[in-house]
Amino acid sequence: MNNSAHPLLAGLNAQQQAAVGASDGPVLVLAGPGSGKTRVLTHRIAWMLQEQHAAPWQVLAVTFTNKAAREMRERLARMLAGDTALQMSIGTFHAICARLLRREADAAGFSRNYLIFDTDDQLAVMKQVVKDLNLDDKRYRPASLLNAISHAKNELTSPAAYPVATYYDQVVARAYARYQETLRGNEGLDFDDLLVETVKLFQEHADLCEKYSQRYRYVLVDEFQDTNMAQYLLLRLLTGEHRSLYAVADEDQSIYSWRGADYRNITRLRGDYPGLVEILLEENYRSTQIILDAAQALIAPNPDRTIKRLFTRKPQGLPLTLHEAYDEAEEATFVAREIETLRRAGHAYSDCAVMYRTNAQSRALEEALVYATIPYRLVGGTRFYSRREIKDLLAYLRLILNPDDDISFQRVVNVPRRGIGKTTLASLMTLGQTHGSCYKAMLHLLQSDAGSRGAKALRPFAEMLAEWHALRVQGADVRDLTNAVLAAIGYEGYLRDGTDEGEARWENVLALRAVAAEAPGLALEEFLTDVALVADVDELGAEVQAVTLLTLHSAKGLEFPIVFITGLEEGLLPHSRSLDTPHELAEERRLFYVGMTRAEDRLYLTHAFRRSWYGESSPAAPSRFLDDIPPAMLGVVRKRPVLTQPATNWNVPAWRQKRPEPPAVAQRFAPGQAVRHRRFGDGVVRESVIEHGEELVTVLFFDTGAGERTFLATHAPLEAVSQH
DNA sequence: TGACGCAAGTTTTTT
DNA sequence: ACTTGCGTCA
Repeated sequence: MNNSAHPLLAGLNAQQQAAVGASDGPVLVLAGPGSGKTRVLTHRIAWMLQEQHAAPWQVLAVTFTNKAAREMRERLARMLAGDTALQMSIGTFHAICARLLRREADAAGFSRNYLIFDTDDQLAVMKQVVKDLNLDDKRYRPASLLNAISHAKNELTSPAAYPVATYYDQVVARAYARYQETLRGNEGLDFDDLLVETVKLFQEHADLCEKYSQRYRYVLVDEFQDTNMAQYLLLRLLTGEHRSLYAVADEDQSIYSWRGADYRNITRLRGDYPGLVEILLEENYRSTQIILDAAQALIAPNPDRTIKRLFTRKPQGLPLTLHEAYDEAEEATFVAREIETLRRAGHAYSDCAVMYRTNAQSRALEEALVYATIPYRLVGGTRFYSRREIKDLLAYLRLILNPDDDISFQRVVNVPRRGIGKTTLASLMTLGQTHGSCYKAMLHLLQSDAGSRGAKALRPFAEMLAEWHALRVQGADVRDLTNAVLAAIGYEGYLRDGTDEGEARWENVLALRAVAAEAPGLALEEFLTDVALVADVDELGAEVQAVTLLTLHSAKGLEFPIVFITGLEEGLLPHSRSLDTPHELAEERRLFYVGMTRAEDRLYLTHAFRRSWYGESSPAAPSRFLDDIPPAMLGVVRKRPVLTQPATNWNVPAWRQKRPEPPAVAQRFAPGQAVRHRRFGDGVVRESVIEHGEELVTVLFFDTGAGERTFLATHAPLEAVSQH
């Protein structure tokens, strides 16, 4: 390949050029963080179009998020002429499957107007199932049943084939069967179904499989390490003939095994695609040398990885900053102050990102940022589309499309209040069993029992639905329908109740209406699909001058000049639920690795000495992962006294430890007092202070090896001894 | 039928 | 600390 020849290869290093121009057979690009792998993937697409004379509609590119898909499309639009970028299929597995199933709904055997049931909807269905099967929802928690079912689906296991080893499994199998029936009865598909049904469609209809595999001549996948079994099978079905699969992966960034992702798909790829060309991308363009070295030291202990020798041409950079805070509030204050300092030194707020393991941790950080009047934007959290007012409005729209959706029906039949109570609803549910759905039962009731109280209350609701349905048949688009619903139910007056919260809710509704208005002519079913598959509405506000707050999971694929990783404590990272098995622990380590490698110039690691769980504050030990970062790379800002012995079992969250919090204790020690420590022996108290509502004791031990140490009086094995 | 008060469970991570 | 679900009462 003549490297000066092609403008598409300009500005790429030798490894990247080789990756872009690799054979059109199966290719696996194993790429380190910050190696420009998404850029390589994008250039590869352009390369196939220009050098292999691929038609744009022959390209199928799978990204991990909708955001990544949008960015890739925008990039391609800049690189290519005209509307080429629009003709390509670029999206997540879920989005691509949803569209395909809509088109091939007849062959797949369900309604073209199927609805996508999100996590909340799934939970509602499962609660119904648990009730129907007379199960105890304490022993069989709907959420954990759903979890088991999701894993079964990812492995393409049907309810009938669900492996039953225990009684619990048997219940899961029954719930699974019933869940699928209920879902289909509501013309609903959950996220997993989108994948599973597409695979089934291709397996059962060889002609369709043939059709799509011929059409999608060039299949490219980003973040391949996070594909699950169903996704892998789908790729195999689509590339069975031509084998033009181009996968980009990094095993060290596999962080989604809990939802069925299996990085061993990389090994499967090697077995299933003879002639697979493997290319390593080892040059990092993102991070300073110190950050890269620290990240590599951190990830090194993990087994089963392809060793990559990452290097960068960026300068050495500053050491990482390790900060130990007293509690989460102080940790957050430290972060806020540091950001303010950085800003005064010339950085922008948008250069900074603050990461954490669990969404619950954002709260303390938000409070500190608000207090410091630092603007921030929260990624994830309570998703826009799962807010109550939005879900309610969407339920109305779903009912227009599909009145037999009982979940939506029950959600909004009495929102806003229209005098339909438990009794009426219960009779609708019972009638629904025989008539097929609550909606049909309602129609029946209005006919047969027209004078009853229930019928009187239901009639306006039924009339509204009929009216909207007629509008849709006449060709009304989403914008029209949304406006019609808002007007008919008097939503504004209902939501704007004078409180700030009410105002905020109404603003959310307006935001949704704006989304609908942006796409005139958009069909309802497409709008509802997009809404279910897209997490956030504020994608336009991405350029705002604000600090970004996000979980380590949602940090994947992003980069920031300055990164704070907070809550580096045992029980949090690694998370307490991940301590049981080595592979879960390895995934926690990868999660930390992903976070570290987001940083370009500065990386802060923080942990707290105490952390609150469920409003209960308990001591916290620094994360074991910190021990794997060579001290030479760390600049320590401040050290707090460290517990000599854990007072609690770190592996178990505080709320699970049936340990009543001892009442607040008065000061137990005074200077000059003789004490004995279980480990350090005899000593004398130098100082005892009450700080943050607890007693910190500083003891000088007679055994010179121990020297002077500070403990938390309530937790240290320290006793006063009588003097003789 | 709806409002209110109390008990219980909750926190991994997301398409 | 916070939400959610359930039971009692007007």
